[in-house]
Amino acid sequence: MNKHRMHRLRRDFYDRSTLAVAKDLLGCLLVHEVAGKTLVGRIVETEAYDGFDDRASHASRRKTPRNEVMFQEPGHAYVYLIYGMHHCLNFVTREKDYPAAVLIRALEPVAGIDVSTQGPGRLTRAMGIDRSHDRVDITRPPLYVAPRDMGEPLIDCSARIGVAYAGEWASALRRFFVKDCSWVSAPRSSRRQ
DNA sequence: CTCGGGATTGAG
DNA sequence: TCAATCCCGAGC
Repeated sequence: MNKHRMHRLRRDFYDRSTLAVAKDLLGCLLVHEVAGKTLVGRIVETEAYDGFDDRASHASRRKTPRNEVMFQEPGHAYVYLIYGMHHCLNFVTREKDYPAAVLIRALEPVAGIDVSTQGPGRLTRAMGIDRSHDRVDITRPPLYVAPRDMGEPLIDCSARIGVAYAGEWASALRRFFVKDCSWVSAPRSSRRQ
């Protein structure tokens, strides 16, 4: 796993429909080379945040210092601190000046991981990701995504988690996850919508 | 400058 | 069911 540098997704993968990227990331491997180790987790749950209108998106208002990278070129990380204690990892999608990103919500541990990777806050802790990774290029080491090493998984979808404030956007089916996968996060087990 | 709140989590 | 915890961003 560490001997050969893994093949990795290129920028054009992220320069597409945010929903397509969110689905196509499922099954891919998130890789972080840090402190002489290679941490690897399979992406099993994502959420799409796309455009100016989506009230659940940080970019729905306008460009601000925090969300500015969402308006940048695809293939970069958007990492922010939530609730004063947890980091959330997103991948920027779509062309420059169009705000969009995919939130990574859960991983299946593959290598070098010894704590839970279920949930956006837990997976950043497990992968050693924090605000120092905000804006980094995710098409090359130390942080990148390797393509699926398996067939296309069966994909299920639901409303996004924790965005009840977003009005009609709260119920949009923009959360994607591997069907029947036990590594998918289950906050408050299927909360009502 | 002040202040309300959050793309969450773990404890009680 | 709720507190932790702090940065962000809206409004004055």
